[in-house]
Amino acid sequence: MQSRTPATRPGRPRSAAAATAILAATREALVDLGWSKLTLGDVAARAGVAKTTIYRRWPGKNELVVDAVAELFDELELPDRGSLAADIEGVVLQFATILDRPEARSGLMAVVAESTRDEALRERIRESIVERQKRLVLQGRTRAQTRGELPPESDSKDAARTADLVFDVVAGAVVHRTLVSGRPADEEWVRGFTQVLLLGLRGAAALPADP
Amino acid sequence: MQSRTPATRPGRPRSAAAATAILAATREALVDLGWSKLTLGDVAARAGVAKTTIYRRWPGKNELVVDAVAELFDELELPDRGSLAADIEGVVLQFATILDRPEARSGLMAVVAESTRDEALRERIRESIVERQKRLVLQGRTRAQTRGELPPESDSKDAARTADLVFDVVAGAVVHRTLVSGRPADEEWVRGFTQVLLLGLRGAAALPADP
DNA sequence: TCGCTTTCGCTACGAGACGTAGCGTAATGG
DNA sequence: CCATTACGCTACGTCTCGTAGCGAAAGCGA
Repeated sequence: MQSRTPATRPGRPRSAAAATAILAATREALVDLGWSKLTLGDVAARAGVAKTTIYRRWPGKNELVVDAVAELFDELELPDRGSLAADIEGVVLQFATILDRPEARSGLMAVVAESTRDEALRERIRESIVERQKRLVLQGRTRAQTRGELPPESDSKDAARTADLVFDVVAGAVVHRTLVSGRPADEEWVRGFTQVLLLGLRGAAALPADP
Repeated sequence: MQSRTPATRPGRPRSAAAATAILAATREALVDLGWSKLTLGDVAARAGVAKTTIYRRWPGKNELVVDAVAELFDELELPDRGSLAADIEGVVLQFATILDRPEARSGLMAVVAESTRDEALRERIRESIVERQKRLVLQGRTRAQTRGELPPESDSKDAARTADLVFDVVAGAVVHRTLVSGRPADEEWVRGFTQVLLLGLRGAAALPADP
């Protein structure tokens, strides 16, 4: 049951430097060319490796771009600004900043589009990007409960549903604002958005769970 | 100042049937192949036209797909279900139904991804899809104000901002739920989402506009 | 130190899509 | 009937794809 790298195996090990260079080169190519015009030959040239080296490690362009983009979102963190509203505003602004970078914009949307026809790719995205960042929602809620800003959840199943909803609303709204509407998710917008979201959550928590 | 089709011009007119066939064939190809593997040669063959005919009418694959997908969203309408909450739930469910169709899923996200590097394409998307459907938000608000469910807007600039916010939140959340999280935007989810959104909007309307 | 194994860089290849050009024909309006 | 434009068709050079095969390099264990 060891599918990945049986700890130690014979032969020449894969160069870790090559992986770093390839992912960096992929982001660079995304900036210069965008997803559709990005070719693995070009990435190989930028990274200073052979084209075959990339094909030995990644099945194709989609998976490579997912890994290259996923690293961008790892720098997200939940700041402690004293109140839930301020915390949310802080992390949303961080998210918006990342989406301002061209390698994130074109790369992220393109792989999501491709994942609609490729179940394995969608799983890869969920694992390495979506589920990974959902931690921010959970952290924020816990912290707000500690502060007394949100009531402790009564039903754990209901709590999970709410967390999923919050994540979809936050990520979806920011992405739509930035990439579709094409307007900046600046402080003013984020304030208004956070206000609506928070009032909605507090109001829903005060109501009885609908049967 | 007549850039498009000077009313009447000499020569053989473009076949309207060809345009219909090409757009239908494009959606068909999106279902079978997805965006990345869709080729204009294939579309031409399905539509029963020459490849050059497509190139004479559309600059490239991106613009063609935008037009093909835009038609899908024209069937959206705001149902009158008696209350703002029910109206919103109705139109969101319609939107989710459209996003269930594979030609909408892959096509829409792909062109949005491409538009991050092509300003003209983004404008085309905004015109033929986004702005066109924003009418639903405005209709819904007007109707709710007539019913007395929402206060009339005091500041028109503020009202426009709120409408934009609502559109980004609704469209973004549904798209994220459906395409990224990969879970259905079913009745249960839509109820929870609508509840949060409405409570948030009512609460924000009751507060004084922040200076 | 010597094999064994795997990775790496390089070259080359057929397959397929791209976007364009050129041609003869069809369909309009004046 | 003539000018003008759209259409179908064929052909073309160019590019990218993904793979195969080679010799060399870099680890590990005996």
